[in-house]
Amino acid sequence: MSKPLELEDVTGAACCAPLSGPALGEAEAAELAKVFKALSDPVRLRLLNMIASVEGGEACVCDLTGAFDLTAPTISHHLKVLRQAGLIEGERRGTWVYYQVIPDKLTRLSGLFALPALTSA
Amino acid sequence: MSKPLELEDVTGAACCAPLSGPALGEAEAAELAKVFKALSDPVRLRLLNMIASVEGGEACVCDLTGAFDLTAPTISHHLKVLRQAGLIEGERRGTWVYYQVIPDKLTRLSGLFALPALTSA
DNA sequence: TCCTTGTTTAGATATCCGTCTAAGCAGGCG
DNA sequence: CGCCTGCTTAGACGGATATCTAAACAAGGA
Repeated sequence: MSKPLELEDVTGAACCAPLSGPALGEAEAAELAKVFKALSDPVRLRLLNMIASVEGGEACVCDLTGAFDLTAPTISHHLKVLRQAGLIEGERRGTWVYYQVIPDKLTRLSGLFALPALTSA
Repeated sequence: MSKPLELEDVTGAACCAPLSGPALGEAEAAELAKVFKALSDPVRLRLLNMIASVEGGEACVCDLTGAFDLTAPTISHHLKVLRQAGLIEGERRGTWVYYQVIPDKLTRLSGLFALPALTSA
């Protein structure tokens, strides 16, 4: 079957309540930690940036690979990590594979760091 | 006055432009990666959550320590990592040490994940 | 069928990280 | 003045995990 690049998203319910909100359970904290671990690498950060900023919302792996002094398998590995974190999604179209960010995920992460309006000093 | 817990903030200019914005340089990516590395541990995530959600904006280390099955030095270590990432700030007041988040930092992280109005058409 | 592109697996190496114990420093109190 | 508590620092150990190279596999197109 030509199912592209499916991969279990290790990121479940985490990343919804803001950090300044209710207490984070151990499980949720562990989930979130995985996402941040995926982001804790310069190459992956740049890959995500490239994918997110590409016009049309899609980036071809062939372009991404050229931007680094790394072998294709290594880039592929990093993309896989980002995929497992639920940050990006890949799709094969013909010969090439295209990646795009998962906006919902980014938006939720954004909300995670949101602070409530300062109630007092 | 009181000499709190100064520590070089390894986090410079990074974390301002959204991921979907202009290309991330290697240096910036490395900086950002450090911040996310600090966040890639469940204990630290929970510590940050506790500090951020405490009423009054300040959390006493003595309270934080009790919430985990870890020794005081270990907690202190994690707090140091968060401090180095520029996420929190500590201050000694009398016998105890109090920590608080650095709102500006969180806000910038929030902006990092912000997406522009969907440009794809 | 063969070639190109990209992913996956395997494995070896290296590195990093979290945790602990022990010791040091700061401040308050009897 | 000396002790006692609270937090941090220093150092080390064990374990886990990431990284790369190399080779095989999968999917399409000519």
